[in-house]
Amino acid sequence: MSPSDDSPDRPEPSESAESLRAWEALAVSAVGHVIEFWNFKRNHGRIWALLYLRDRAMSAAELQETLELSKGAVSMLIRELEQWRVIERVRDPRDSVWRYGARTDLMKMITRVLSRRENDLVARVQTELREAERLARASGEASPLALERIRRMRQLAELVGGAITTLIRTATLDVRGLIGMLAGGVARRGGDSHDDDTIGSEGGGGDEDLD
Amino acid sequence: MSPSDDSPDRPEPSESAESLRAWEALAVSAVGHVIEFWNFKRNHGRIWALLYLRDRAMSAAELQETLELSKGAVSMLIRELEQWRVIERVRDPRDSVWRYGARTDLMKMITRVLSRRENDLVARVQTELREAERLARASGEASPLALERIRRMRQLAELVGGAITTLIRTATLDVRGLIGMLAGGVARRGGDSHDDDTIGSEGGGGDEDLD
DNA sequence: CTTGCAGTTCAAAACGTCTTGAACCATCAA
DNA sequence: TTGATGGTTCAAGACGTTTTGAACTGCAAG
Repeated sequence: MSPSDDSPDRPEPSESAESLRAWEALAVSAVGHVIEFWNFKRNHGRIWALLYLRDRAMSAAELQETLELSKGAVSMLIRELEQWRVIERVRDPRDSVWRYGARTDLMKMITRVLSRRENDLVARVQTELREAERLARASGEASPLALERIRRMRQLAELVGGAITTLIRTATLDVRGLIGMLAGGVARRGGDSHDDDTIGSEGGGGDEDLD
Repeated sequence: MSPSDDSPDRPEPSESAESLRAWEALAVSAVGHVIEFWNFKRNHGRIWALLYLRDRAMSAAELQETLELSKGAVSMLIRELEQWRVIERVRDPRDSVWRYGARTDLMKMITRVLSRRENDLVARVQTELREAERLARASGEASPLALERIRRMRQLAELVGGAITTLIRTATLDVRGLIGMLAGGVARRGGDSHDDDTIGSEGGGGDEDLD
């Protein structure tokens, strides 16, 4: 270690991690915005984007330094991303630290995470509305129209709350072309499945607790 | 007015507004949750839901009392909802206050509001990413793969940020049946346009500043 | 056993957003 | 003009969420 070793925790600025270049910062921040839009943390997006851009696995300490996050934040963000299977943990046999790499099967990631969230919402709202309907009937106070409208709100909830699910069900084919492109080489028709870029059929894997 | 007229602002509890029944509270709150999920304010949803349920126009003061909101909040929430054309202002000739009614052309509302927001996001992110790409080229620091990946992030942004737009484009037909039901009487084929329940074609109207 | 390092936890602080309420403005009628 | 009423504004405060950082755990090497 070089000069004054005062501050605790903060990794030495001269660590292995390359610092964030201007263009990287921009791209990383842009993805942060997209992710934030979907009610995840901006830094979830930033981490994934950096790993994706650099195309190599990085350690928690590197991420911390490069993205200027605290140790605690990195720990938690990484755990979540990993749970959602948006990044994956790898260990180089000769080195003893875990590193994390960006997964590229984006569509799977996104649908997995978002539709889980949507399902929670829709289920909850359906319950509330069913109860509302029950009470309304029981009390006899509700007009027939009001009852009808409660029922319609259920449909609204399903439609709006289930947007992603709907999208997936109906639009998968339309975006199939786009998707493949996120992973492998130049967009090309035909087979050629070099990387892990799949979309359909919700791979059989276990169903951890997201969110 | 009647007894002690001490508290400022707060409408008399004995105002014209009927208080919120338990079943109404439930339904209203459920819609609040759905709306909140989409990053609008819970109370946007509550107001719309109440107007929709009661099927009549209510004044700001009634809304304030029924939903237990402050004067200021109601003013602002109403203005936004009106801008988004989710509720509409009406004035009974004999009475001098404005009242607000829920619009029922759900699909139009949703697409109008959400796709506007999405467009903003996508535009912004595209700009950031294009700039990132430009810088990356200019600096010569970026690997070809990195450049390629920035370009792919653009596609990702369009896909993920434009979810609603995509959904509308691809799924409109699928939900068309559902939608009609939200507005008028029992779902019925054929003409009979009693209420304003349309879906397609983004009515020609002006383009105010949403959001 | 001790030391050093990677990683986790969690209470407190920072932060952003939403709501409040008092002051203010506009309109109308007397 | 005055008073009453409905509506708007905005600084301050409440609230919920994210981040921080210091203490802690676990592991491996010496």
